[in-house]
Amino acid sequence: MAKRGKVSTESYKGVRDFYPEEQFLQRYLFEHMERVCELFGYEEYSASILEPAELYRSKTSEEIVGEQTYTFTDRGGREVTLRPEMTPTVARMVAARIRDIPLPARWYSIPNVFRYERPQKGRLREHWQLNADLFGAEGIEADAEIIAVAHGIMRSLGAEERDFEIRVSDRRILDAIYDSVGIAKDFTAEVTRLLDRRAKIDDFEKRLADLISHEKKAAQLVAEIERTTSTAYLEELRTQLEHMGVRNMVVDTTITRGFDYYTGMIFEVYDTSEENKRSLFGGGRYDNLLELFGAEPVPAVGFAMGDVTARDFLETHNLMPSYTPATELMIAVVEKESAAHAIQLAQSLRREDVTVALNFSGKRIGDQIRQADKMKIPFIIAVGGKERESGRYTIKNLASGNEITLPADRIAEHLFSSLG
RNA sequence: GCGACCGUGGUGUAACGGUUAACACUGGAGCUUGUGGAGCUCUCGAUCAGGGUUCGAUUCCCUGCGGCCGCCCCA
Repeated sequence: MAKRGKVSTESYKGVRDFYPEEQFLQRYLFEHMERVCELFGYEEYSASILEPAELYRSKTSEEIVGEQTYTFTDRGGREVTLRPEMTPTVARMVAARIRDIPLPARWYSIPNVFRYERPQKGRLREHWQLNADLFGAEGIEADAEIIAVAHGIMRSLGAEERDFEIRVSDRRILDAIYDSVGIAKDFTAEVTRLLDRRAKIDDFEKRLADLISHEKKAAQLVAEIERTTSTAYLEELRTQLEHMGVRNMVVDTTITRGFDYYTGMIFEVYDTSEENKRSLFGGGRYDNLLELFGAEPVPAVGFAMGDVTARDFLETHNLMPSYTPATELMIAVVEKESAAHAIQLAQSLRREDVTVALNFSGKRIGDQIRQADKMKIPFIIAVGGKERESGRYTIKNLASGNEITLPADRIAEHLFSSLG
């Protein structure tokens, strides 16, 4: 390699490297998400991280595409964006084949998405998020199901119902209030966004009044929102969820969700712990989004759950799984002459579905054991002259120090029964 | 995009503007040629980058880069 200045070992700003222990956790999260989605009949889909920039221009403002996304021009002069979220992509995919897809369709994916923003805790430039969506069903059952999926994932990650809370509201409440108070359609999106940040803003009422330039209406609006504590729909939703074993839903009409495209039920999952009291993820119903692609209206409801906040949640609640490598067994080669025999043993165990790492480093057995232990490999077998002659192998359990000596054809069976 | 704080081996820390940048852990080698976690010995390894002030900068100043936090924005 040509000698140049040293290349930095740091990863790109705002993105992460996943070393084996971190990748283990990533896979743990993904496998639980996948499993629960599939238990509810959701099918996995995927798509490229590259999208035409136009996909996001049509839905949001020009500024957001330019400043908050990774957008560039390719060699053919096309404007390309690294997807900042998955919903437009999945809406595009469903719209493209709307005549062929049997509805209702249940789809999920765990894509990485990119945002060009200043990184801070819980917000990086790249993260992964589960997207689960249900297309072509508009009933309350669909709303309840999507919440039950979210709930099921939290439970499968080890969370108790008291550890989190599902706050639910309905965009139609806001729409009705805007209507009755008389907020012009041009302002509703901005008012909603302001309401979303309400808890964080000191001079909320003043800013609201400024925005709609009408003090009386602002006060009336706030009063209406505070007066509306629930609706028949939300109460029925709660009942349905309780029948499904979901008992930590609360109605909270102050939640709004930032996006404009929601049209009905919206929800946010909150961490209830003191240290990490915040919104973990959320979703809702968006019945009009597919019309963007000229498709007939398709009702849709879904949610997105990010890996960064999920990790924070597991840490806060002591739910982190301990690292276990995929490798079940290390075979230590005692001396050169035994290498061929060890390789054959490894191959025959692999045929029996045992994951085996062969250590042909030539180091002392003690060092090989220490290395296996450091790598958290649960078992080790040393192969040397004794084993070659006897055909019997001593399996050492690194955690307990226990040993058992068996012939080759009984090793796999022993490992599987010990590993459970 | 704006603001605060921070930046010393792989990790965690130390060094009034003044010797050869210290210590612990980790890594490597050995004491120990077939069985680990201990101990001892040896050893590799750092001042984020560039500029400025100064006889002298890890230390002070500026710019950039990075981290973290808040704002903006929000899946």
